[in-house]
Amino acid sequence: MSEKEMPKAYEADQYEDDIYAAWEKSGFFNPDNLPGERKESFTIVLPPPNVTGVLHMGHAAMLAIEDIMIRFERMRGKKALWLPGTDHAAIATQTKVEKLLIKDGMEDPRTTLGRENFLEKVEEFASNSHDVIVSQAKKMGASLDWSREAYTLDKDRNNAVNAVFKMMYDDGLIYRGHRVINWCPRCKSTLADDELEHKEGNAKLYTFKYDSDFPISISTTRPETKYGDTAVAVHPDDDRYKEYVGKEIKVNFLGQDLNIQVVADKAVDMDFGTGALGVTPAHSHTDADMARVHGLKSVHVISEDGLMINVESVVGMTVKEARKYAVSKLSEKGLIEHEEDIVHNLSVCYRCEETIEPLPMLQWFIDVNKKFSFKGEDDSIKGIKANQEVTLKLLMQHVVRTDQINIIPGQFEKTYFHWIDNLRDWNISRQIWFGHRVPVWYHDKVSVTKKGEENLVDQCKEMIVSSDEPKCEFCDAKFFQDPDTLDTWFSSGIWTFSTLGWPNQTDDLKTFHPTNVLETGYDILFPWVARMILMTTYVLGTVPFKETYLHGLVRDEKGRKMSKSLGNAINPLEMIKKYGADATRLSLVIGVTAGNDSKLSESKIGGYRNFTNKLWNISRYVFSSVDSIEIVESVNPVTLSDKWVLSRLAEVSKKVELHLEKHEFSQAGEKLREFTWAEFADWYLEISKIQKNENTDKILLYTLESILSQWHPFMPFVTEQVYKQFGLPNMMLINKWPEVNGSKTNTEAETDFKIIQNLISSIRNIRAEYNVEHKKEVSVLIKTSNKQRTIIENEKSIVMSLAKVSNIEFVDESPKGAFSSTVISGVEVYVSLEGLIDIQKEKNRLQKEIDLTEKYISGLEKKLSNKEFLNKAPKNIVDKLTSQKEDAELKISTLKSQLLSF
RNA sequence: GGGCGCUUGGCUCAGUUGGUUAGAGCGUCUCGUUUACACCGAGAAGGUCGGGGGUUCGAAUCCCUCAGCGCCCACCA
Repeated sequence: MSEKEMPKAYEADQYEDDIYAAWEKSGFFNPDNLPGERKESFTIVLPPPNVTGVLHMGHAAMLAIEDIMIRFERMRGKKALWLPGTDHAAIATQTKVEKLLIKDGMEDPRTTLGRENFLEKVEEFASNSHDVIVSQAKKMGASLDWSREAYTLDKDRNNAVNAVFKMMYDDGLIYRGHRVINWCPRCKSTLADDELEHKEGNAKLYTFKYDSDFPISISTTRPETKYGDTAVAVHPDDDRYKEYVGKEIKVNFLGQDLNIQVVADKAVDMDFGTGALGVTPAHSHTDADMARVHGLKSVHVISEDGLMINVESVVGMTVKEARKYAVSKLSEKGLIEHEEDIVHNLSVCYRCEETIEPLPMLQWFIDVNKKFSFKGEDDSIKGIKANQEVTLKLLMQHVVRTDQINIIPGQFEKTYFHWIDNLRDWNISRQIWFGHRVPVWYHDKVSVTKKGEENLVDQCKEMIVSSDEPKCEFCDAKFFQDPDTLDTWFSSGIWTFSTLGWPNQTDDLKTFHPTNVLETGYDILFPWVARMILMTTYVLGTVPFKETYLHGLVRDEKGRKMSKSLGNAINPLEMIKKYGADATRLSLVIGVTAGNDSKLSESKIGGYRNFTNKLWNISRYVFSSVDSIEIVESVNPVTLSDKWVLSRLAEVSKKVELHLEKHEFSQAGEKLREFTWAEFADWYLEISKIQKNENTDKILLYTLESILSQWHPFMPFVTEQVYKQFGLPNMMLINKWPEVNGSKTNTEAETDFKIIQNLISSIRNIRAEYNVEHKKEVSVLIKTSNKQRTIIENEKSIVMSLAKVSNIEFVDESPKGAFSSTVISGVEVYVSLEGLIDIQKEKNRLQKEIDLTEKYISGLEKKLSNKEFLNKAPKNIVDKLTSQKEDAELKISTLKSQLLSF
């Protein structure tokens, strides 16, 4: 396409798909194919999107940010790998499919279909969802290495999961135990502590006695659980109950015999209710903790179906029915002393919002406090020696505290430590079907002895940890596998290395691990980031990544969460179609800072579409104005504006690179936009129309190529499309990141050019204020020093053209008459306005300027007359203020004499 | 209950280690179709940086306090 074929407006959707296809075909998303010697690697693993549905703006933001980092480093000559994948998201996906099947009329999908058929349905859904996600990521322009794509539930990842499970089991870190866990009665599964959400709800707080002969009244919102009480706890300092502490009291609670121990525990709040708490070890985490401390028995009264068990009078009732029943019986007996409406926090399932029921169950756990010997080498984590005794908690804290993992923004480190301090053993088994099956096999009791006639059955192993079905060496009985699956975060926790081939010691693992940056939302710092740190420091004895960059949530323009139910979600695909992927990316990156939520509106995206078009048109102009389109390697500035634009370019490029290195994408983008639009386009391009020499073409091409390259990570499509105009075989994708040419920095040129800019602006200002017709040229008189006179004389043609001036005359005396005047940078400017001048207006204008300057001077005087300031402030500050004051004084005397001339 | 954060022109936000007269985009107003761009250009208006106090020669920036908002964690039953 020649420049003549570049249409007036950039229509993104005409180019984007072709460009992406060309990138893919080039193979350069795969770091193995990148040209040149690349010693340093740069790796990001994509936080795998859940295969529960389509991508939303949050994913789009993630893809934009990570693609910027990857493209930047790829252009800087690194072996850049961005590894894609998807997450099976066990509970989330299973729940979603179940709901869909129920919606289609299947009452109980799991029972109807059975494990295998049900899983087939889930896999089908997951696979469709996966395809949609991949195509959306491509629409965003994500330069992911699809040849290395992984899935948290594929064969390779399953091997890795089983291997990690076995390692941890052998180290005693994974254990099976009866614990009170979080049970979701709808999902029919346990949940980890951080998979709960807390919702405020109304409840009735009942105060009553178990029976009239029981000495202590207790308060509860759940009377139905009291059938399982084995103790009453009071605060040790509570005088009211001191006499009962240590006693065991038999009581009949609505027909159920209870053995109640009275215990003292500091966890009890003396001021809440009666200050006495009925302890139900089986159905409350707090109570279970207390039971452990005081050695209390646990009585199980609620089943996994949410039905009452083990209590004759209420057996088979739902929890709610039992509560109603117990309350009515209590009030019949006149035992209720008080009823109160309270607001309390309910734990609900994060996936289906069902109220969580704490239940005792036999489950698998990871012990976060158990000691084991460190698996890495000396200092593979700094400060830890090979085989040193450590705990998972210790490693998790150590790597962040010692900055071997840097969390951005820093304030999240505090939250991270706080979370780890309160971390309990991690329940990793789930009673759902979709996921990695727990790799544990149990012995079927029926057996026929082997090894001749000897009876060796008692030597059979009860349980074997293995990924494949084991065979017993002593009998013919079969093993059956644990029906449970693993928490989805178990497999995502090993994501940085399972994707690189572990447990095999692959080249990829050596080259790309530890990864460089883990970029994700702050909302999964705990469930995911923390667990990756746990898993990787344990398994490999290294960190999984060196930095964690946390982005915020993308909200709607009113700051609300985007959601289907609110109908306020902006669809990324629609926006890409309408405004282009580049504009969509910019809207998610500029004006956004790490860790903070951002507000997005369609008009914001529209605004960045305008910018894409601006860049397109800048290029279009450059290509149409130069004699031949070519890459320019080096430039020699001739004119003042040449020197200025190259100096600015060098300055801005330096800042852009620095910001990108620090992951300050917004800052980098803003600096670049400022230069592109307000300096290169508004000034240099305009000047190039009037002042052209043999160098101008070169400088235009050089600057354009530089800013296109710097924009490429942000706006890959439009920059790639424009780059085609250079007619080169290579792509912008692997173009070299522009080197900052410090020798082009020229402060003098910048200062001098500023005078020209100010001069032009001030003349334009006067013209606008007096409504001088656009086509009408004005004449200008200038009184100034010789040095500045030379500068202006040299750039006379620019001033005349850009400010619509017919002639510039230099004078030694301030003229009188029909002039509007002003003073900038020591230059007195008089614009001839014969017939238009309004003396009063002019006087007001000058007076206003004088007032402003006087105020400014008095502020400076106050500082400069302060001895403390002169003594303590650094000399350069004092000097600066002094010279500023001198300038301002000069200005004010000029303004005053201009005022007097009327 | 504990912890973290936010409050800067009408709106969305920048503001690095305290040091020019606090910046940008959008919006608003005035003017303008000059062959890169009306998805544009020129010009302008608009903020005592939430309130109060302190530290300092100097505070949007550091400290205290109050107010409003938001988030996270938690076993007040």
